[in-house]
Amino acid sequence: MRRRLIPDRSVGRLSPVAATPPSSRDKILDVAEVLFARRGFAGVGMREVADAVGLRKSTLVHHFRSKNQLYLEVLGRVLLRIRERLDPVIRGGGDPCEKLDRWIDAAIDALAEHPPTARLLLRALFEDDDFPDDLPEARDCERVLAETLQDIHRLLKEGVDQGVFRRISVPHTVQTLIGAIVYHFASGELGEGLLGRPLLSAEAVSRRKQEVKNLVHAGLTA
Amino acid sequence: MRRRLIPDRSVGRLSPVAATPPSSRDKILDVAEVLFARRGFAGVGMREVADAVGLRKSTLVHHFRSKNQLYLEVLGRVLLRIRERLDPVIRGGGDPCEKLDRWIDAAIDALAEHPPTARLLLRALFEDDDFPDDLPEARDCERVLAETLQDIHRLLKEGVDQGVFRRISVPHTVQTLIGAIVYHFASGELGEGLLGRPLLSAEAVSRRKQEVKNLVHAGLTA
DNA sequence: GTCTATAGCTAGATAGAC
DNA sequence: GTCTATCTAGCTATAGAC
Repeated sequence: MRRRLIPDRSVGRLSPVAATPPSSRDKILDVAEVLFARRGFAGVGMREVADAVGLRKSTLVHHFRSKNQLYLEVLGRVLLRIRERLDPVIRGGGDPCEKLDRWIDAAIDALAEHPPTARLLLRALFEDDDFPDDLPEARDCERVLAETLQDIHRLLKEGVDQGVFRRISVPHTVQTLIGAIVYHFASGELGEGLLGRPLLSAEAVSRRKQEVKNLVHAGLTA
Repeated sequence: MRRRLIPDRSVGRLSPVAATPPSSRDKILDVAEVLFARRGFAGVGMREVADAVGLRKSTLVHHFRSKNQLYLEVLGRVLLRIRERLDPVIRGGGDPCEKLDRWIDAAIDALAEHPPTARLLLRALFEDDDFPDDLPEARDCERVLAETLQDIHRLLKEGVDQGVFRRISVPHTVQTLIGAIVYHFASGELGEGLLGRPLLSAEAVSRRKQEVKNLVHAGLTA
């Protein structure tokens, strides 16, 4: 798959964009991502995905061995996109307080960039109970997720150890960050009703960043 | 349905407990609540519910006109349980800061009391996109939810107006509270992995209350 | 790589006996 | 109130032509 880097104005960063028209495989993944986010794994049929892409069910199976695998590839792609956003922050410099601010910005950007992301993530979290772990794709998803969580855990721990943050419980704070960030962008109509505007409008996204950073700053710094 | 009030030691409050053995209807609701929380509306079949209760599919339909209605009654019961917990706090006295603390305690108690609650709530939030609104039960659910949200919105607004809280965005703070409280108890294995212990153990629940209250106090008070 | 056709199963809902 | 039996429609997955 040949790609070239061109500036993506909409998110203000270098983003990989297909030089060739998107393959059927990519189209399927895009469509499935939206549908799985909307109705969850069990709520979406291969038929529905196929219709939305403009293909037949059996063509989907040719690209993905099973519905299970399609779902896991969709999820894996989403997790990787998020980690790509967070990685520069984690590897970058700065004191824990600045890094946490940038981490919050990057995490919110990652969710705001693709509307289905937040719901897909939370749904995936609830689905894990009864999901077959034996597929290699499932292990990949778990690995990427675990690493991403470890990164923010370490960042917070450094802040506490250095005395920049109060002696909060690091795991609980990770949970609060996930809740405050992911839940917000997954809240759909409910959140829009509260805010009185689309969750993904530029102002709402930037306001969310400010609110979360303000709360965390005031709440964590010693 | 005759009930009497007896002390319920497990949660330390007066709780309605059936004087007569639970009806089939109640058993169905209890079982369906657990299953819908675990796998969502689309992921659970009437057959599965029936098997778990020890009845046949058509018997379920005799009690609830359709799967749709069963789901909405499960959800409505959960929403009412939560409001029953929060109502005394909202109607009680105290300055906004104390009331918010008690609201957080009560909300966490409500979720910790019945393990499926948090997941059921978040799943319901995601399901609302494509759910038939025409059933009267759906309107009931929306009403109870809207009122509950209005209550906490009003409480925060009073705090801001009285200068007890900083000039935060009230809707964003409501979102953060929901995220920090509901997401945490819905996070299942992921959250338990982070915390290193069951989410619903007495210490974990009480620790969660403290962490959320600390963060909110430090983050909101002027 | 895309298609038709079909197997084998399960879903929700209905009819009607007891 | 609970059951058996059945309907129609949907599902995932497979086989094999082009």
